[in-house]
Amino acid sequence: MTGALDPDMFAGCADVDPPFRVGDKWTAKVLVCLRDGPRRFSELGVPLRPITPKVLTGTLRAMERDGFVRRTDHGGMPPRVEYALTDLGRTLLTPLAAACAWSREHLGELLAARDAASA
Amino acid sequence: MTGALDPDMFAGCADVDPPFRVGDKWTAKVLVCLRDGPRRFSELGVPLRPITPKVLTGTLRAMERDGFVRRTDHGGMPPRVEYALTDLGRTLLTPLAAACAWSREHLGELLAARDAASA
DNA sequence: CAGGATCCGTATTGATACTG
DNA sequence: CAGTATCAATACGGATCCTG
Repeated sequence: MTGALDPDMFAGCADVDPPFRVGDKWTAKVLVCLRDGPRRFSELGVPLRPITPKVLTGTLRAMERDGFVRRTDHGGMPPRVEYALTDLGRTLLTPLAAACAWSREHLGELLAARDAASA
Repeated sequence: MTGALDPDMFAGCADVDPPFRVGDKWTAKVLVCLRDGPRRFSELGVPLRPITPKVLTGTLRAMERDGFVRRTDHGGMPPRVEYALTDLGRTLLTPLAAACAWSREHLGELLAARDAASA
């Protein structure tokens, strides 16, 4: 099972430019917020608070560029823009779930280790 | 299966301070390098090149603080220090493998999406 | 060998104010 | 509503030199 880990697996991956943004502060959270269907710009702002509009825009633009999200501008006034996961974006939910499972199982150990280290 | 994703799963997780360092530039790679057993400081420097000693030290210190790595100083001259994964660190290999699997399967799609976006 | 010290450039994130 | 513009703070990563 550790055999699934290729020592060279990062070779062509970590140095992609511009870099992946799944490890940044907000991308994974946006992914989760869009899991159950399209959301409007301001609908994303609520669960992601205190994110600022500028940062949310930047995050969504990067996700759009990478093909994780599709932006739909319905025009009109007031403006109405919806964001939805693409099929590719949806595939990211699987590794994300693995990370979340780890967190649920081991976060306490990590916190305990930190506590011991600070003593 | 998407039911495994809890909307609040990031609630107490992403705002831990100091932050998790698995998403930084080097931690995941160090994890892989230590997968097959203990390695010395300079042994890590080779596969991780062009990492600098300072950055490698910082990465290892953070991993040690979080309980992912155990540092063993064998003393003597010349110095000899070994780093090994702890049981907790080893558990991280599982979600990491999921991320690697995603990369192997979908990296091409991501690159294609970027290519289309830049056109 | 295994680092520590110092200096530095850049990317990321954020606060605030403003616009079509 | 859905952003953009501007400015500021900081954290991360890196280069270079030094030491027990």
